[in-house]
Amino acid sequence: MGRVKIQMRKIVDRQQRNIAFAKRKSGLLKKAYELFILCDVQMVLIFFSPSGKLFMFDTKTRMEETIKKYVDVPIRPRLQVQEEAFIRRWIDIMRIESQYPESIVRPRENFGDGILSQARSKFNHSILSKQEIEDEIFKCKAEMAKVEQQLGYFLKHPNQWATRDDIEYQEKILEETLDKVRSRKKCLEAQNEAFDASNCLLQTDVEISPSG
Amino acid sequence: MGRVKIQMRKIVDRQQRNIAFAKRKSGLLKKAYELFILCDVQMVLIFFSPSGKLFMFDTKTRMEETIKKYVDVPIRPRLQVQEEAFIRRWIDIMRIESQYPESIVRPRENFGDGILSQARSKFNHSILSKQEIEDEIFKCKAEMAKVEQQLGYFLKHPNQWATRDDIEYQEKILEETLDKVRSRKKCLEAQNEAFDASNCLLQTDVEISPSG
DNA sequence: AACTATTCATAATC
DNA sequence: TGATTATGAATAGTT
Repeated sequence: MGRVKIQMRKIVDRQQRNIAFAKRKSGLLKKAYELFILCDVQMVLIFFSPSGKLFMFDTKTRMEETIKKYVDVPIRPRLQVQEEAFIRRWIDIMRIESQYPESIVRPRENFGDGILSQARSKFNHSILSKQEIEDEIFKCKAEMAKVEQQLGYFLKHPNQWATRDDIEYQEKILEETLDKVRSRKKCLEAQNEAFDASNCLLQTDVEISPSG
Repeated sequence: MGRVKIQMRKIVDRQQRNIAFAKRKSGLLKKAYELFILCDVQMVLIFFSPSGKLFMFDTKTRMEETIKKYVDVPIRPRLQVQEEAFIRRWIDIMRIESQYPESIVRPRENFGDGILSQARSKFNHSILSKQEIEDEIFKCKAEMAKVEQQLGYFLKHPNQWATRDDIEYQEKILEETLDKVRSRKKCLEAQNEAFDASNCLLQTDVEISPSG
């Protein structure tokens, strides 16, 4: 929506990127606001500028309400919810990380931009099959499940534990979590002893952010 | 952006609202995606359709990372971060809830739509002063602080406790929390005994949702 | 920070 | 429900 069509990739020039951010930031917030007003949509939007400044929009006074509602959605349905945007993101990350030339990813059509509007061929030109993408999503999201299960309990009554039932439930969960932590600790200690001299790093921290 | 310009208020006809949601949902996700790609922006976006279906977009595999980053922003700076969108929202809620006729809220200009582009008179036509709005924001957000303090620890290492230091820290936090829970339990039990016969409910659950 | 030529999003319609 | 079209909106490049 400007003088020319721009390619959907990170703007390399830092100043240009800041300008684009400033413009699009307002646009995104406005769109969020309009969806909230027009369709009475509950929403939370959090993002950070390239320089790390926080921006947000939420339709509840306490965004925890919305987060909690998200957490309460059963895992299974949630996995199917990622929508085109998630698929797009994944495809782009794959493209960036694999450093495939664009021509391979979109052999003929304007794939990257058209995926939403041209719903007919959503995955035809991707280097990943739909199944592969969904598997990857599942893998990532399944990993989330355990966390969220725990998180949910803490989000449920953020300020107070009101009733005795709640307290006892909370107590139970905490004890279980503590057990898990202690098991994990033991496991790590055992590993540590075994591999102590071999200088073997077991940490796997996959960072998918394309940022420098 | 269509055949005609629409008023920025809730679409009353349910079917029309669903149609608008379906269209704008994709638009919002696309805009979020584009900001992510073009400007390398870390983001989480969660919203629910009028029928309660979940939609989301996040740029990290685990959205907790972004939530945690948000939580880590000190309260004070965060209060100034709400941006135009928050003010807009507040003004609209005020207008809707107070049932002021639109002419009072925007006596001459196209205020509701112009607040972003016409930055010069951001608050001149509001029924709330800037100070009042900021006070209200502060009140709401201050309430969040305690919660977030607790939440932060659990969000910090959601999926795994990778190192021994992490584990021990986690263990310590959990033990402390468990202590708190048990204290609270004792307190509740004591109260329970004291007020057992008086049938006195202590729970207060304030719901502020403006939705029908 | 404002402008304007374009592309993009979407309300109405089919 | 999904595709098309006419129009309003967002924004890339310019000043």
